Amino acid sequence: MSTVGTEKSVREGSLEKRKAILAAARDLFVRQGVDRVSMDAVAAGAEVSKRTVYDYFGDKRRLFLAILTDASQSLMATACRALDEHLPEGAQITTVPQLEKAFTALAIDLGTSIVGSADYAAGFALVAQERLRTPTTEDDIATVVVEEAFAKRIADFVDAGLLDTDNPRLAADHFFALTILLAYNRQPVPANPAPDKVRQSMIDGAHAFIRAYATR
Amino acid sequence: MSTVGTEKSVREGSLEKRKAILAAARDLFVRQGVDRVSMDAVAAGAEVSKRTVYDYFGDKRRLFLAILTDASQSLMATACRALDEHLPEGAQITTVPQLEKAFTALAIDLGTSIVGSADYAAGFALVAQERLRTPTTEDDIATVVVEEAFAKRIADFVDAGLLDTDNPRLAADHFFALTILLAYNRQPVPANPAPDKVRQSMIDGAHAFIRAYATR
DNA sequence: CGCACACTACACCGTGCAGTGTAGTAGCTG
DNA sequence: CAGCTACTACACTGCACGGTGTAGTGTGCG
Repeated sequence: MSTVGTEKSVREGSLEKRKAILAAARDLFVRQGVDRVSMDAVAAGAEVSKRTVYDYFGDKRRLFLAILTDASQSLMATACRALDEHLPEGAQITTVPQLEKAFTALAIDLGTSIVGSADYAAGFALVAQERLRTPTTEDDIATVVVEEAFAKRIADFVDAGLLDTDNPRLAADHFFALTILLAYNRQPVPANPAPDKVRQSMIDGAHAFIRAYATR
Repeated sequence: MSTVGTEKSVREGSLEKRKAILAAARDLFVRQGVDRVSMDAVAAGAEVSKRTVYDYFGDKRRLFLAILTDASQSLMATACRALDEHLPEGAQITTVPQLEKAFTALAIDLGTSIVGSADYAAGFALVAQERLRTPTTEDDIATVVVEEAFAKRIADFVDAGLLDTDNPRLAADHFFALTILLAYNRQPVPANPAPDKVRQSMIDGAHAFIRAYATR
């Protein structure tokens, strides 16, 4: 029912099931919290025997960590793609309105990715959940890399005379705060999407950012 | 050792213990997550017998809710006080620099309140934890009221020609996002305070807000 | 004194769950 | 066919924890 093989029938095992387990566990963990989800529930959700879950991941903790790195990578990929798509290296952007347009598009892209896919929200929510609990907090999601890259672009626009700041990293933080962070804070659960509201949040946030940081 | 009676010895019971239990439970819940804290641990933390905890609150869930409303009220009070202190009704504020100064002071006040007291962070963290799990989500912290009040002040400044927006509520959201939300997101656990960093975050956030929303 | 009250210490129950061990099955390969 | 791999179904252990019941202790009060 679930495992519609993209490959015909060669090897629907292993990777396929691994993915299913990760997805099921991620959804359950995000929705109910790690502690309240039993491994039986995970197994049931993935339509897999509990024993298989343990054979694959060995441990609830390790399953959780696998989800975390999975979500982290997925998030990174999405964010980097969006960055390259909307703010490519070869900058044809020469005016502030063009810049606002690009930033808005970027924000909307990221925002809808959050709402649409559970991966990002999962990363956020799970890290938030676990950041409190695990003393070993170097499993943190690598938002930093993306933010650094984004800060780099901002620095470029500063050099180009479109933006005005002596602290691009801070500007990047403010952009994320005004868009994704705010939207996420308004609606952490990716259940009721309300994509229009998210979209509007992104437009507003990008606009505020431009007003704050554009040269005048 | 702990119960140093502010009143000499009249009645150190009841309310005193209730407070102790709430405080201990709040700290533990925030730091480790509700599910991972046993009622025995709460009792031990409050230096009280487990039975007393149950006699007072009846239930883990109800104890949790008590903490939530407690933190919510405390937060509300703090925020309203800060609002009235830094942006009083009788507005002697007539220039944008004055406004920035007031907003910065407000942000710093709120920010340090977050870091200093566990109540606010508790509210944030616990709501975040539970928002995912409980389907009955009307135990939400009443940030709304504060934000409405703040939006009202912003609207006044718009009328006074100092700020420029047709959506004060959104502006209020952006202010919170740039200051508290960002700071909180950078450091959710109120363990390592780093008050200087928080202070700087607040200054930067308020500055960005003014740049975005001040008339020009 | 006895009574009530607030509280503690402690034993106790039931349950849910992480994690394991094992027997059995289906499919592939030689 | 045997043998291997991947997996399932299921039974089972041990433990932690929520919640309760109770006997005992100290304190104030009539």
